[in-house]
Amino acid sequence: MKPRSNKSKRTRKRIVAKHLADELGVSISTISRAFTPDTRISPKTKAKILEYAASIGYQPNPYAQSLTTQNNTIVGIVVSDISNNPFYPEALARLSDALRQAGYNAMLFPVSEGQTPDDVLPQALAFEPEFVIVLAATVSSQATVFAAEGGTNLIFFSRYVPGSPTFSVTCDNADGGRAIAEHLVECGHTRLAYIAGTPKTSTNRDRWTGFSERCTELGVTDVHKEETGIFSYDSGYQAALRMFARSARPEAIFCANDIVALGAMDALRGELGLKVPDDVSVAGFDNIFMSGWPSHSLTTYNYPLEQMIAQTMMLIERISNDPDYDPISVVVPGHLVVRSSTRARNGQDEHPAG
Amino acid sequence: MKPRSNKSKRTRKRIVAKHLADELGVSISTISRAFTPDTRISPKTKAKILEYAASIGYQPNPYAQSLTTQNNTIVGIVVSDISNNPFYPEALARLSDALRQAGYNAMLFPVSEGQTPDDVLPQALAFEPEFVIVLAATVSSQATVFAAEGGTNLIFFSRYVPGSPTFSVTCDNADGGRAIAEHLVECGHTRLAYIAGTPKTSTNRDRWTGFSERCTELGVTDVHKEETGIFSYDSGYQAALRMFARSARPEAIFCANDIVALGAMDALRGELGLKVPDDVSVAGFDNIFMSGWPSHSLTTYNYPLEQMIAQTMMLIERISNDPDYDPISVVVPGHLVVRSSTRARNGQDEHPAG
DNA sequence: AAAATTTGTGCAAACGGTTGCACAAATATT
DNA sequence: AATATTTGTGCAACCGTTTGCACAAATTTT
Repeated sequence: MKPRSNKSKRTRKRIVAKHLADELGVSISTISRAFTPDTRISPKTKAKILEYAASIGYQPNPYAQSLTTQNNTIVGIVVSDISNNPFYPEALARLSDALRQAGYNAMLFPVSEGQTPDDVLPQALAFEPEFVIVLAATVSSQATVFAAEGGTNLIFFSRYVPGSPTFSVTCDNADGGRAIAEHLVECGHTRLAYIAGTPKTSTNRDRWTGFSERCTELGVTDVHKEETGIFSYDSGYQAALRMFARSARPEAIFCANDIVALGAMDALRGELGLKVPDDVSVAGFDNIFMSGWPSHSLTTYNYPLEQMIAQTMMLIERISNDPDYDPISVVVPGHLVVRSSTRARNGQDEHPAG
Repeated sequence: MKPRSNKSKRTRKRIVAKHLADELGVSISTISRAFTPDTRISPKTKAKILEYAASIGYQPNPYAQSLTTQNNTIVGIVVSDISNNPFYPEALARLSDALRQAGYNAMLFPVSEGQTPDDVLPQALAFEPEFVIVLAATVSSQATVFAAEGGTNLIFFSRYVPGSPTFSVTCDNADGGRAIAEHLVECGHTRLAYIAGTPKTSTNRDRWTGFSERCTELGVTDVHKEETGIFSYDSGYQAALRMFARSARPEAIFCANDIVALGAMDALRGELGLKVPDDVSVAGFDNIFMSGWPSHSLTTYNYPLEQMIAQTMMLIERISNDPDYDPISVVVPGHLVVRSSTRARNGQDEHPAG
């Protein structure tokens, strides 16, 4: 966090406000006012300054600005196991883009192997960002307090800290679980199974809860749960093998996410020689782009990334305008995407590529 | 780039050096010296200060540091069409992690729809970073000059600007093309084809060049090139269909990258009912994680991401120590990964999952 | 024991902006 | 035409550090 020893400068001579001031025969204050909204400055001089500034590529030094205004444009993004699920990088890319368009700058704080988000959070807080977005991770409640003391708002994206009054934007995982349950039951299946993702994540928990509750409501009681697993292809692959080594094989499987589902599917079709959906239906969650590929054509629940980004930006805007805006959890519903990995009940079959 | 209007602060009262100074009965200078290496300070007072600082969570204000030292820890990362290829997010995640471990902070500058890297580069330069890494994109030569004037080193990752003396770290795409060519010829194929990626990218160009050159060297002259395409699943899918609508069907296809190859493969197997590799061999480039899945088991050339990151960090270290270090292009070789999408010559068959 | 050196600390001037206050010029009000 | 108001600009203090310089105290050398 400490500035690097700066042996390296090839005559880095930065243009500063004083230069413009001298050149245009005005004071430094006036230069500053040309770049600050809501200040008294004549349109003429402002135009003159901005034009000249543009011509020589002057921009006010952001460090000095931060120092004087006690503000900055930085939004920290804490990311952990981002490479696991192709969905997170996408979220990161979109988020940072949306932030930039709103005038913020995204600074990345990856959680290294063997670290926890709590370890890197202080590094983010050192920049005193107005917001830190925690992507696909959670932090301790102490850490949330620490952030709050510094005036930084923590926003959890895609996960949340149960019971803690924090900002969060999540997909309606429970609704997704219910939708899948409904769909599988409608397909005529009665022996269902769930392949779990990473334990103790709110995503995994809520998807299972929604799924199992809806099953019960619909009178389906034969619901097996394959607990040990994480959100990965391999985990899905192995879980499917374990599951089908048992005597009571399920007719349909709901997997904690698409990656897991694709793994399970490949195990069933490859290693076990089963047909999907003829022998067994498989459904996932997220609707990652691979799920639309003809090779798998996975039925899934669409993760409403677009809207979640939008909601996050709205949240940021709102908090920014009203510091006393109370923590809320925004839950965004997605929608069922039926493809050909689940048995068609009425011949419905969606089959888009890539 | 301008600090946000700061209506939002819930009593953000930051701990500053003066507080420590008063509390410990020393001067602000002394506090500063406890955090700055190579300065005269007695071990006792230093320990006392650091201990107290840690207990109350004090960290020197990075903006003030940047201002006084004329240095900062920020490295800009310009990213464009990152979501297209799962390989880029991975690179981004690893890069930012490596940077953080080296004491830098990665600031993201995504190129929005309809923009060019040239448009966002100035925003990055405003922070006067010692380095800006341009990921999977190129910029105009004017822009490189502009960056150099400000003292910022541009490092191109995965692409490069031909003819321009800039820093770049790339995979040995030509070698990869040659390796694939060799492999396909060794498999006994004589009618080959190439499905191109995004035109005018150095990656696409170099892969094709290596491939076609090696084919010629090996005496194989029947090499068709399907030009129109980009780096996407759909593009590969369509290209394969076009290619097989012609009378002279190839025996083996080399695709510009794995995503394209997976698309092509799905078209061949799904829509055309062909068997891979029995009817046609398919090879890709990058070795993205999906390529290892049993469902596709794609022969490919491994993108040496790990080493490329390492090389990039070495470059950064070196430039940082020697400002006059001259621009170089680091080209990192990968290696062939033979799986079962290409006809086995001697029964070799690699088949790892996940 | 005096002189020379080393060591640790404090003072004050930067770094590059922003902004409250003062004030002259321009404009509006009587 | 005199007064009141508005508008635009400059001065100077401040944001939170770092660091050259000065200097007293501690240590080493003669």
